Amino acid sequence: MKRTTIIDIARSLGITPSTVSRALAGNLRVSESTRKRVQEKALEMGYQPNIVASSLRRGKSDTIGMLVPRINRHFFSHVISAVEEILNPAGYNLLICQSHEKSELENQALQVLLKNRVAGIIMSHAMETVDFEMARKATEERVPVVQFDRVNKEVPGPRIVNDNFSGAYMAVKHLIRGGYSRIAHLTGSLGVNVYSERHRGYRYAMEEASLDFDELVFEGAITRETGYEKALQLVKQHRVDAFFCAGDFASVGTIQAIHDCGLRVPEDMGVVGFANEPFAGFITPQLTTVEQNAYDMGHRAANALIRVIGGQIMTGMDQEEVVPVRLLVRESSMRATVNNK
Amino acid sequence: MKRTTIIDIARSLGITPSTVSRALAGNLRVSESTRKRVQEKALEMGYQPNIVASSLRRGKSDTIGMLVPRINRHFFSHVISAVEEILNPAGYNLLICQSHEKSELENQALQVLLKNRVAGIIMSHAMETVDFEMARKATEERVPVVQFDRVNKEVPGPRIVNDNFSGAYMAVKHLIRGGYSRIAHLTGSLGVNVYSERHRGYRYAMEEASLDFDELVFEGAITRETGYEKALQLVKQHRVDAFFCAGDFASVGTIQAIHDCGLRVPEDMGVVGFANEPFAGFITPQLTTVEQNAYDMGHRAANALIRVIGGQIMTGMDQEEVVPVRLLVRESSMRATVNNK
DNA sequence: TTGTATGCGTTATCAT
DNA sequence: ATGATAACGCATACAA
Repeated sequence: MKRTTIIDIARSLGITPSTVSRALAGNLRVSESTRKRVQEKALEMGYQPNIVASSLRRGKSDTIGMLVPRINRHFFSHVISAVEEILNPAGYNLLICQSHEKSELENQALQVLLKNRVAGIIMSHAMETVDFEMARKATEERVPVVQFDRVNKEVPGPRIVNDNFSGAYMAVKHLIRGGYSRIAHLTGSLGVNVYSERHRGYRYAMEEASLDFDELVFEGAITRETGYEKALQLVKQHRVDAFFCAGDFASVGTIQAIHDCGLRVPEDMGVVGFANEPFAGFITPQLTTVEQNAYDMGHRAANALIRVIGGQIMTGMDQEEVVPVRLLVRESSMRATVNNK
Repeated sequence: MKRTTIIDIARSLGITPSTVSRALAGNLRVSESTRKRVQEKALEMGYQPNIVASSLRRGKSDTIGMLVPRINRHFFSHVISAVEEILNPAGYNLLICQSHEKSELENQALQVLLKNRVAGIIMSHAMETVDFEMARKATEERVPVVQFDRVNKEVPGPRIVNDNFSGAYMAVKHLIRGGYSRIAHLTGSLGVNVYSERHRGYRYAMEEASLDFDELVFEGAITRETGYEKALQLVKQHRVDAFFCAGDFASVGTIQAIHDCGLRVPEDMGVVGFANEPFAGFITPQLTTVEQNAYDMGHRAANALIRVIGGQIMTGMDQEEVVPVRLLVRESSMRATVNNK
């Protein structure tokens, strides 16, 4: 048995599909009475409008493409949730894809979204990505793209980023105030904006305090494992007395390495992370870290997209929105004897 | 400038759209040479097939609807990720909706998926939901529905559930072996299958050990806050010496309540949770809990849906797949003096 | 206020 | 191997 269409409704009411279409759309140029008859009939027949046909005809879609490295990462799943909070009430739905941090999959996903004729795209790039052609191409095909968190200026359109610079600056300054001075920075690829910005914040704070950091920055130490390895090495060499890790996972590895060397956190060594992963407040010692507001970011990204779709933003306009972050001071950086004001 | 269509390609090649369509579809009844010419031209013109038109014409869609209570819950985001792992390679994409644990939103989301003519639906019900008409209606409209985790038998089609009964049984038995006997059970609504099953496992273990539990089961104590409240009350009344909580969040609240009463976990009171939330291994004491395999569940759900779409399962067939769970024994239930074999 | 006619981009059927 | 034609379900310009 086929699904009921406006044609079925029209027939059973002795009117034409056009009238049914108008009635259902709430068009004013249809009499009150027929509108009611149509609505009742539609309900009675269990009519569900065919959005696919409607989209094709209208030449526009109600679905927004969302592309993230991984759905199941705390930060991203919260951004997605926040985006939905804005987009659903606005009549949009989300077609969600993952890149799994791979450029190739990112491009494939982008193609899928384009083929599905999404009304717009909200995305965060894979770590790996250095070629942003596909995303730019999307904008050239009139599909607005909003980037968040991991963004690139080569792609036109709004960018929503965390205040990575300030977060890192606050973190490192906090360590310095705590009396730490040989502060290592474990981070990911500096080709990625979030890490380069955090690195910039780190440098700024170190320079401001006239501290040396020439040999203390380490790319490729961003997972729990790589963080552990690098930290173990540094602690053994007695080269550092604190760590500013560009992510919380590396911080966990770092703390473990410090403990494995028989030293204490924060008494002997301070550790500050970035992201405030769910476990950050639970581990021992509780991790001082920079909190990112995923909800705020998601809301802003969604609203930015709605503005672009609504034509309220020049397409070529290069707009970057910075979401404030907070330093959450916990145990891993607080020496009891030091006054952290 | 409009997007290029097969008509554009046809024109620029001096052939008809039909041939282009066939060539692009890899149809064998088109000459090798024209196929190549078409493919090259398509690439050159930056052609992206219009899936919307294609879906309308073919009468079928490549998108699967996914409906979960909350995207940003660890368990669900991992199930989603696992579903994608199976569905993407099979040529499907995910349209994702959240119910936010509200029946009304669940029904709205279901409507949205139906209107979008998804090829199938994978869903887990909101806690609140007691009326499953809408989901059943979907199946009646020939949209196959696969339920996972929070399922209901009124909805035809495959159901993938965790082995909640066994998990609960193992958890409680483990507490009993550890020497605990007055074991309270904090849980959610017993109208939800996951909680009723865990309750059944709890009862079975208690009865087996001839332990009394008449006044020890408490619905509506499933969040950190409600768990804390109920546990505080019970501990103060000296009525229990252990807790089996139907969720990890309640366990955290429970542990906090026990500590606030000046007692120790596990020395004075044992606590076992359910779900193995990411923080479970990080908190102090580390939480003994039942691990759910979200990936396994997602894979099974996706495969089940593919089978139904492929017609490999009778529509009316009532099939339930049970995913095994594991008890992760950690500190919160291990009295040093007791041998837990 | 309602009907008529047309097209969105694609694919399937039939013919050549 | 290719072309001509129609149809998927809906929305709109135009006519009445």
